[in-house]
Amino acid sequence: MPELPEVETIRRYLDRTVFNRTIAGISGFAPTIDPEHLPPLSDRTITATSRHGKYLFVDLDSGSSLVLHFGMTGDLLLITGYDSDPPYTRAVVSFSDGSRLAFTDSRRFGRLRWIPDRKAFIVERRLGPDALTISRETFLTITAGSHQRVKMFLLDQHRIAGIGNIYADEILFQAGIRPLRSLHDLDPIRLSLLAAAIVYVLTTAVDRAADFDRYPANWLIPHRSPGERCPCCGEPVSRVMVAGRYAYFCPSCQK
DNA sequence: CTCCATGTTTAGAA
DNA sequence: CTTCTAAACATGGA
Repeated sequence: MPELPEVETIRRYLDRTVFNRTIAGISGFAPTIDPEHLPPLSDRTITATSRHGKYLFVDLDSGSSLVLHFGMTGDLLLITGYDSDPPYTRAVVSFSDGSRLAFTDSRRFGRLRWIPDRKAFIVERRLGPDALTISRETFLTITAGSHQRVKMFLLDQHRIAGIGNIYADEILFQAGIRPLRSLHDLDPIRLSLLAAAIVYVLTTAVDRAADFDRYPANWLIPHRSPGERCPCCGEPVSRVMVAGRYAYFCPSCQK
């Protein structure tokens, strides 16, 4: 569950549920949590949530934060005191009212850490601007001078934060740009179109709570597999390897 | 058994 | 320095 729309959907879920709850304790195992570097957090209250790219921050009344990254398969589920942990639970945040937040993650690439300052964390990780609301001006600035392939750029969290393999393909499909095109041969009009496609795809996905079944019929996402056809023109989709991942695109609609 | 999977980091090659 | 690839991490599903 882990690109920007999924993380934002989880953040909103937390806002509706654990806001103002008081932590009783955190349990779990490495590498999901790092018990050595987890300070005692009992009696800390959750005061706010926020997100930058694929990182979710849970602020505490002490001024510090928990930071969560969901890797490939991470998710959160709030359960009551009587429920048993869901499958693949790797860490649990317990609250004073008996409820628990289960961090599930079959592949164990996800992480839950404590940090003293979330703004410093974003700077230290050198994350690019968040993709959800990126402006045309900012996008033109960060792309200036880059000779990267456009898909590689979109996936680089240091350039722009939040886009992963699935939504990168959708953004390029909606913008009509092939994943292997180099940024330097896209003119400013094309780049502006691309910036608009980023915001359109991500906001639409967030509006639909990252539920693939609710995505528009002309989206590529349900057709990202060999043998599928383009939802717009019916041509078979193509597949190329970019940045170590498969990129799916329509050779007719994308140039 | 083989291939593939919504991610990040690191080592190394041009 | 920039761009890009492959491998590693760990696990499960087809």
